[in-house]
Order: sequence, then C-alpha cells, then structure tokens
Amino acid sequence: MKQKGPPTLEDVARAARVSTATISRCINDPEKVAGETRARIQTVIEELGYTPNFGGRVLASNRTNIVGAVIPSMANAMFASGLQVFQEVLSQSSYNLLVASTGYNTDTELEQIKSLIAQGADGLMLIGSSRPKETTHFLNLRNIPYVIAWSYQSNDPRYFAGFDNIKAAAAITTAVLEKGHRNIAMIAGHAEQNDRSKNRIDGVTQTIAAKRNAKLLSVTETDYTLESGGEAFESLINAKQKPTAIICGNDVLAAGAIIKARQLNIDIPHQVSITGFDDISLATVVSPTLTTVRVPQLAMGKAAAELLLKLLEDETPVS
Amino acid sequence: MKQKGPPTLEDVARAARVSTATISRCINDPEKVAGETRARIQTVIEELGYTPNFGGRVLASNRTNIVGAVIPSMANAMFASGLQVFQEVLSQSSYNLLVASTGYNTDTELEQIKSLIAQGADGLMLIGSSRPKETTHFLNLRNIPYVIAWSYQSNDPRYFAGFDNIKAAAAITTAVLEKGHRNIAMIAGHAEQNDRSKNRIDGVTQTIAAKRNAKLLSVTETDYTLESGGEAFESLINAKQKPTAIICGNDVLAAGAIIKARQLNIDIPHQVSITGFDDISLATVVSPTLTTVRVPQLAMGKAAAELLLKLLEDETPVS
DNA sequence: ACAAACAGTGTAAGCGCTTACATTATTAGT
DNA sequence: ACTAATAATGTAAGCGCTTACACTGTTTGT
Repeated sequence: MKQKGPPTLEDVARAARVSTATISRCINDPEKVAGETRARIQTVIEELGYTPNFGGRVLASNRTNIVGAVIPSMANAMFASGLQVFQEVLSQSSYNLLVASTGYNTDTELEQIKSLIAQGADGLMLIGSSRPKETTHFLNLRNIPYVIAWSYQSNDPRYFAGFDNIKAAAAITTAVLEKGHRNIAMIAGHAEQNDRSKNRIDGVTQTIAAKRNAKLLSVTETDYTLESGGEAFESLINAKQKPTAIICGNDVLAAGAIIKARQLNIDIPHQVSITGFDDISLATVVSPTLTTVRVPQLAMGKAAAELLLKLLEDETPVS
Repeated sequence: MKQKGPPTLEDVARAARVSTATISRCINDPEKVAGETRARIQTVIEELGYTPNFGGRVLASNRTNIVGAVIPSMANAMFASGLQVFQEVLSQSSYNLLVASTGYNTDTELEQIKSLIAQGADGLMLIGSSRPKETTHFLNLRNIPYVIAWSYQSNDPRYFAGFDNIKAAAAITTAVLEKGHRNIAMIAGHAEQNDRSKNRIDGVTQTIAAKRNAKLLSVTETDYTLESGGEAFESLINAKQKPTAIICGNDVLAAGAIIKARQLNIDIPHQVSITGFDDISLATVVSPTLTTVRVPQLAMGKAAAELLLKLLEDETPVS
C-alpha cells in the first residue's frame, strides 16, 4: 500500500539516506550542507513533490512568516493601492499577507487584530492612531511588532510610516485662502474613530482661524462615500450662508460633491471651489480636475513594509 | 521564577484541575463539556490570558482556517472591492484571508499559489481561467479546494463565481451598434494571459462581425492604466480611418481615453463615443459620464466566498 | 433491578518540524 | 606528525495541540 498523506521530512530523509536534520538544514540553511548532499536531497524532494508541512514548521520554529494588515476597507482605493505595494515588498522577503478590515470601527479592529494574531501573524500593520487603550494594551501584552501607517506622530514611541495630516490639511487650506476665499466649508469623514480625519479637520480649522476675515462656516462629518459627499455638498450650497470654497477630507467625498454639482448645474469652480485629499485616480479623472493633496500611498505602503520587516528581523527585543 | 513564554493548554489544565483534553474540547466543542466545568475553565483562561498556539493547533488538526486569494492587483478597484466583500464573508465564518498578487502574470501566479499553500491555505480563490496546465496540475495534485471568480465557463468542471464576459461584451457592442456606429475600435487589456480580456475582445469582435456594414477597425491591447488608455486613444483618433466609437475593455482604459480627449479638446460623445467595462466608481465620476457594463463585483466576491466555504465544509472528497 | 446507553472526563499517542548537542571526518597550524 | 579548529551529519528532545480510546458514574428502558 501507498503513503496515506503527502510526503514528510522523514520520507525525504529515508529516500536521500540522510537524517531529517540534514533535510531541514538543506531547506532552511543550504550553506550548512555539502554541495553533493544538497543536490541529492534536491532531487529527492522534487521526485517526491515534497513541501514542508506548515503546522510542523510553525510549531517547531514559532514563526509563521505571515504578517497581518488591518485596514478600514479595501474598497477605498487609497488603502488598496498602498496595500498592494505593501504586499509586493513583503512577498520579496517571502512573507505573506493576511488582510482584515474594520469598516472604520475600532471595536472591529481589535477583534480583527486578535483574529490575525490567533492566526499566527508575526507582525502587524495598522492604520492611524485612533484606538482604545485596550487595543494598545493587548498589542503590548502580546509583544507583537507592529507599524502604523497613514498617520504620523513624532512624539510617539511606536513605529510610523505615514505623513502629517495636519500639515497637509493646513497646506491645502492656505492655498485656498490665497485664492481669496474667505467663506469656507469642510466635508470630512467621521473623526471620532479616525485620527486622519480628525487631523485634517484640525489643520483646516487652525489655518482658517489664523487668518483674519476668513471663516470656516461649517464642518460636516459623514461617511466616505460618493453619495454622502454629494448630500453634504447639496446641503452646504443650500445653506443661508454659502461657502465659496469647500475643502473635502478625501477624494471620494470631493468626487461625490462634484457629481452632485454637475447634477444641480452648479459651475465648478466658478460658483464654488472644491478640493480633495488623497490623490487617488478618481481625482485625476473628475472634471473639472480636482485640486487635491498628494498623499504618497505607494511610498507609505513600501515604507511600512520595510519598517515592519526590520522589526521582525531584529529579534524582537523581549522585554 | 515565572513562565518563560505565554501560557499553554497545560498551564490552563493544571490551573483548572482538568486534563488538557477537556480544555481543548471546551474551546472547540463546548457542548461536550459540562456547564460547570466550562465556566471554571473559562475563568482560568481569562485569568491567564490564554490563547491557543497556532502552530500546535494546525499541526494537530491539519487545518489553518486560512484561505488565500491570488488576484492580479489590488490597485484595480474592481478586484479590491470584490476582495473586500470576499474577506467580510470569510471573516464571519472565522476564516482569515491571505492575499497575493500577480501583476497579471501567470508565472507569478503559480509562485504565489505555491507560497500561499506553503503558508497553509486551506482553500484558494483565483481570478479568471487563463493559466498554464502546470498550474492546474499543481492545484489538483495538492487537492486544494479552489474557486475561480470574475470569469465563467459553463463547460468547465471547476467552481466558478463569475459572469460571462463574452455576453457582456456582446451586449455593450450591440448597444453601440444600435446607436448607429459603424466604424468601431477597441482598446483592451493584454489578452494573452487574461481570459477576461480575451473574452471581451471576442464578444466585441463577434458581434460586430455579425452586423453587415459595421467594421471593427482595430483592437489595441495595452496595460490597464490611465496613461495607456490615453495613449491608445490618441493613436486611434490620429489614424487615417477614425472610429466613431471606441469600446474599452475596462473602466480604467476608458477613463484614460476620456482624460486624453479632454486634453486634446475632443468632444465626447459628439466626435467619438467611448464605453467602459466594470463599473468601478471611476465610471460614475468621469465627465461626460461613461456608459459602462455593470459588473457585479460585490456579488461575485460574496458568491466566491460562499462557494469556497461550502467546498471547505464538505470534507474535501479525497480521491 | 439489571443491561444498555450515554454523558463527562482522562490517558496518551501522535502531528511534522527545528535545533541544541553529540559525533565523526577533514583540514589547518606549527 | 600531532593537536586544534572546522565542516558535515546524526540523535533525539521537544514545540502545543487534537482526538481515538478507555474509563467511570448516571440515566433510561423494560
């Protein structure tokens, strides 16, 4: 009778007439095995179609070579494209990527983090810094290496691959002010569980506050969808005091506003100016072209991956 | 001195004064454990902050609860949004999602498939049907349950969660013909390793061939980027025989064409009509609004997940 | 009231791999 | 030529969990 299951290390060892230890070395540390032996083993491995058993390997070595990413949603192109390069970089170091999503909810985030860790993730990539201390506590307790992307705080000891949302928001606000706008409104994502949105709101608020004569008429917080952006836009331009410029917290909201403007026959940018944030391809495509803040998504994905890889190499300093 | 590492099943067993078997049952099959015992164990687990060791569990049970998805690129919104719901559905059945990308290359695909399987994936989701027999052979050899999404072939024994790209392409072509267009061009993705693109080309070609008087002037195959779409558009409208309608193989190409048209001051749709394919939000946003084929991305992601879950439950029929 | 069925728990044998340590064969140093 | 270092391989002890099987005590059926 044949083998029951797939070939194991032992099968290979027997066929190659060496010990299992040598096979293991040959796979994980080929330099330690004599060239001749290595060749023989290689042949046997191919003949048998052997591949290491994942569970065995993990149990013995206590590493999975899996990293997890917990992002709000892949449906947001900004995260999806960042995740794409994140994955590519990891892949080159033969790490695999486990993905989970939160729907912008920090409770779900904790759940997903737990799930990824239970699933053996060696390290994690998280988005932004808004999360209950419960989550941070859990992360520290487990001593899991993690990096935070899409957000940046220089005074925080953790590892960041992000950018300064406050500054970026301030910059685009300054640009708007310089065009002469004095009555400005903002459409932003819900800020409560989202520090990127919060920081963008802060950047805009502070910049306008610093300019005499200029007024921030209102800040509308809403979901990151085209529809919500459109609705927010409609109520803004129907308000008693109309803004001459609307700063949007991301490109999806801005695009939604522009679509609605087209439907309502409102001339952009003559009747009202609209700006975006993120620079996803959506922004390139809308007409009239959107002025937006360039967010280095790809660079961040890459940086996050490299940072995390480094953390994983540096034999995590066990406290 | 304290424990070296995190608590193990044995630690819990000792503290709860039962055997490890009972703890294991309590975790995996709570009904088999008396209510009282269960409560006691639960308490201990929480006190100790115990979580099962992934490697041990995998080694003993031979299942990871991980499924893998190998897609061309998350940067393409069509896949990203489908993947998002795929992940959500899996998550509800406490499966986790390992993601890899191919960059539309079938060699890379095989590599990534191997990598995901080595990483313990219990099942896979793949995109489309264009792949070397080598790949299929490998999949069958390993007896890995997998589903194919974004493409559909009724005569194929494998499991599909997709739609008929030929029919869809035929439909939009018919619509174009009915508008009276007779000189048509197509901009498509590279078809060699991509059956979706190939099928779309076929659908268009066949439909136009069936209509007397109508001509398919050319089919340009290119990358799925805005830039490539724009370039293709430019050379088409500079050709000696200009099309009055351009059918694009996906929305990104169509959007690229529209942007270029705007730059070149060409009036869409009066000078030339453009259609898309996929219905990603890009299509909603461009102006003039793009006529596009609605592709049920979310439904496909959901269907693929459900199909795969079913395959995984049905104790894979070991041949 | 006695056998049969069942519920709850324990015993212990792996699952397939990695790796510290031991062993042997080879080469270098003087 | 003899010891010391080095290279190549083997031995075997786990890693933490699941689960078949065995065991005991309690119901159930008649």
